[in-house]
Amino acid sequence: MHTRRLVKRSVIGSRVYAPGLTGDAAPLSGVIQAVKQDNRDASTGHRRNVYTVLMQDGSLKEYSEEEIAQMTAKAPLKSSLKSTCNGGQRDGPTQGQNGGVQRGEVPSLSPESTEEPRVLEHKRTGRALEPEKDHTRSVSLLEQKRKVVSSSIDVPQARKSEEEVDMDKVTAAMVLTSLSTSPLVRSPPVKVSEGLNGSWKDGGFTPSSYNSSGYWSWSAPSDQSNPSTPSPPLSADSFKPFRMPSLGGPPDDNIDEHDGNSLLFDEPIPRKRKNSMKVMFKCLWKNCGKVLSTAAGIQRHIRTVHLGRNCDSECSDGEEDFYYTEIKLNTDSVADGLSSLSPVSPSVLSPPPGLDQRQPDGTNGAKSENSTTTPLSRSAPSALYLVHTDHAYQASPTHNRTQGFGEQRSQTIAVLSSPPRAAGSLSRKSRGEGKKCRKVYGMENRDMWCTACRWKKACQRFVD
DNA sequence: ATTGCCGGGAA
DNA sequence: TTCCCGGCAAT
Repeated sequence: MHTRRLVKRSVIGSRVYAPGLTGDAAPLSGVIQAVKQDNRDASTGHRRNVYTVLMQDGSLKEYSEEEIAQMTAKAPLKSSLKSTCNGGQRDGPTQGQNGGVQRGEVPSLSPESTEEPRVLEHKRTGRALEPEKDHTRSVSLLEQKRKVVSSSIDVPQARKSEEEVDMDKVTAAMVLTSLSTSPLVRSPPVKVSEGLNGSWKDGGFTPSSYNSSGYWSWSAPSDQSNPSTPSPPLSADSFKPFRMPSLGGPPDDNIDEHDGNSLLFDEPIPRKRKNSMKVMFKCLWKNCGKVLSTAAGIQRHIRTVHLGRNCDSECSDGEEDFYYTEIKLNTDSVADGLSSLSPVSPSVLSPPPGLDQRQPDGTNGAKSENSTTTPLSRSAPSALYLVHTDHAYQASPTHNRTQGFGEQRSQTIAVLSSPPRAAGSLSRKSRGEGKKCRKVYGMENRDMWCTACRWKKACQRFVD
């Protein structure tokens, strides 16, 4: 059963070649758009699949499983992947080493039209050296990734048909996700993952972080190995150390849970976008926040990932529409990076003034919030830990002020790099220089103070 | 002397 | 958790 399902998913989006389809000898290629199941042999439990293929010429045709198999088998190099898929699926548990893997992934990637595969292709091509077949490449990449994963996780490959399946799901999900986010956020990541440390997680992970935007460059001792990217990924250097504590062990940490994305980070992200204004589509599903560049993509994402439908948009009832929203970003590295990190309203995505301006001088932790009057321009505490500190403090419940973006941002940062405040200044923060509630409102208006001030705590309203 | 706010503690 | 405040440290 599982196998069946997998098959379905895996095949969709695959390209097949149909030599004689149209009657002439010229091979026609098409992309599998959908798979239907025919329960004719219900008695035997055997089902036959009917594949809907979008032909090169734009026509739609249906082929039986056998036909598809043949098509793929005969197909030239390009289709090698597909054939693998098909072959693999049938083998069931015994399938070859990676048959399973591929199957799961390919399909999920390009369930719909050719458009999607294309994206993928692009991305990969960006970094890939050899001009192989797109699909093939993507598959192999995935495959590689998978290997890495399993190796780091120590998963016995041979036995686990069952596990394999799960793996596929996961991978598929990863791919999906990565697909969605990568364009925006992760240009840098790619390299990191590959070159620096073998750990895909690390690499991928980093990028997603706000750091990648390059705003922290000042702090990183960095040898950021990412010359090509405009925004240097903080990656390895600055990033790693911080996370370590939490990891305590192998690189294959438990990824950041706040978002499944982390999983996919290893995905190669090709290049960075330059357009300044971009419309994106964000998944509103709880805890998802995936952002895709195309409506179709987001719909597919929702359909497959959240609604659990593997079918094409055809069978969609439009429900997906309720789960995503369109957002406009004026892209710049910052916005990009952030968008993926946290689900924030696009309107806030503009470059955060405060962050990059902070300088290591002071000491008090200021939280960068955009409280209306905050004089961020002034020099302030060094970004990283300070932010973190503050944020931590803010964690305390009361807070009506909107701190959407800034807050999330700082949070992210905190996660990424959380040098114990102790490290820096042992004792208390140095006195803040900005105005404080007391100063601004005076004792008479104590009730106008921010709660922190009222409690004789670090002011939350006028942060330095 | 003032001011900011940490560290504690009471409610 | 919320609210206070003693008391230290920076101004």
